Amino acid sequence: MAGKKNQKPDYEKMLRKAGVRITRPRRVIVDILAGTDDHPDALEIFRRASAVDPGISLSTVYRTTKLLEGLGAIHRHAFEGGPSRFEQAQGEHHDHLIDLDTGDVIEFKSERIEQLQNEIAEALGYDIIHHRLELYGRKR
Amino acid sequence: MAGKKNQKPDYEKMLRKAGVRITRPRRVIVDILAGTDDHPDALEIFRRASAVDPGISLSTVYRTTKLLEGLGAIHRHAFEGGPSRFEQAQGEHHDHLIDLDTGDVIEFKSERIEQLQNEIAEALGYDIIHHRLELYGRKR
DNA sequence: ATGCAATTGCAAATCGTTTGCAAAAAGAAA
DNA sequence: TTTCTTTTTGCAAACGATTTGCAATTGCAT
Ligand SMILES: [Mn+2]
Ligand SMILES: [Mn+2]
Ligand SMILES: [Zn+2]
Ligand SMILES: [Zn+2]
Repeated sequence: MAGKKNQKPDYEKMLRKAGVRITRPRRVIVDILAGTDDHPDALEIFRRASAVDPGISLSTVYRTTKLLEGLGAIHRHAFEGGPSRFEQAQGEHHDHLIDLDTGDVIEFKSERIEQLQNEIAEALGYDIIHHRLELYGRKR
Repeated sequence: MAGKKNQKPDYEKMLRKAGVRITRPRRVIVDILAGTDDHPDALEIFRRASAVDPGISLSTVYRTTKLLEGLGAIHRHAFEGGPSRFEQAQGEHHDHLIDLDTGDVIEFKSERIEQLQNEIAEALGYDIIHHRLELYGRKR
């Protein structure tokens, strides 16, 4: 899952299509997101962006992640405790297991669970718009 | 599920066992939690508590919910968007479907999903400490 | 009733995030 | 290119939810 993201998404094209300007800060931030398979939070993106261009502000990181999220280009995860973390919206859907000791995020996917979720919602008369499945655990 | 909570928990006994003092604010807050099957947030608990004793402060609501959570007497849910919401830790484990239009919280339980979660964690070499499964949807 | 530690209410602080605003940059048009 | 208009930026201040310091109050064991 991580490590085999389909192909690096063309965020610039997405931005262009969205009719927003392609600025230097956006290019930097977007490149960072497109080039990683982990789940950095805003501050971490800010650090990485600062290494490329020290002028970029944390505000712009927040504004850009929000913009990309709105475009469906990235996903936001509010894992318990910490700040929001982001990842590209490429690849197939998956859920996460968070290592309570290290904070590591491990991705997994269960077609069976996805299916059961749909059956449950169906039985309750609902359509699922999105969901959240997070396992919090420690190494055995 | 909601509406058929096993039996009203004796929070006073829990508090006593925890070695903390049974104060008027605590009694009021604890009674509110013990007497409802919904998922109120701190502000809502504060409103309900204020109706009983106008002197109770929001700080005390926060402190008491945190205390009860620490004792395992109540559960905290950080549904997306809003503030934390609480419910008694009685009854069997269940997960939630949140109505995106009304904010209503619907409880459900799937032994199959719980089982699959364990198998996934097992396969990854982890023990699940707790998890979060939330379906966000709208009426069909 | 007394004494002291635990708890409270209040106000101020905190954390992650958002926002107003004036200055800077994008990019369409000339 | 230069000009023009609009969007975007950085900064600082505001924000909402929650936590905290502190002095006053309370619970409760003696
Ligand atoms: Mn992921
Ligand atoms: Mn519930
Ligand atoms: Zn899923
Ligand atoms: Zn569950």
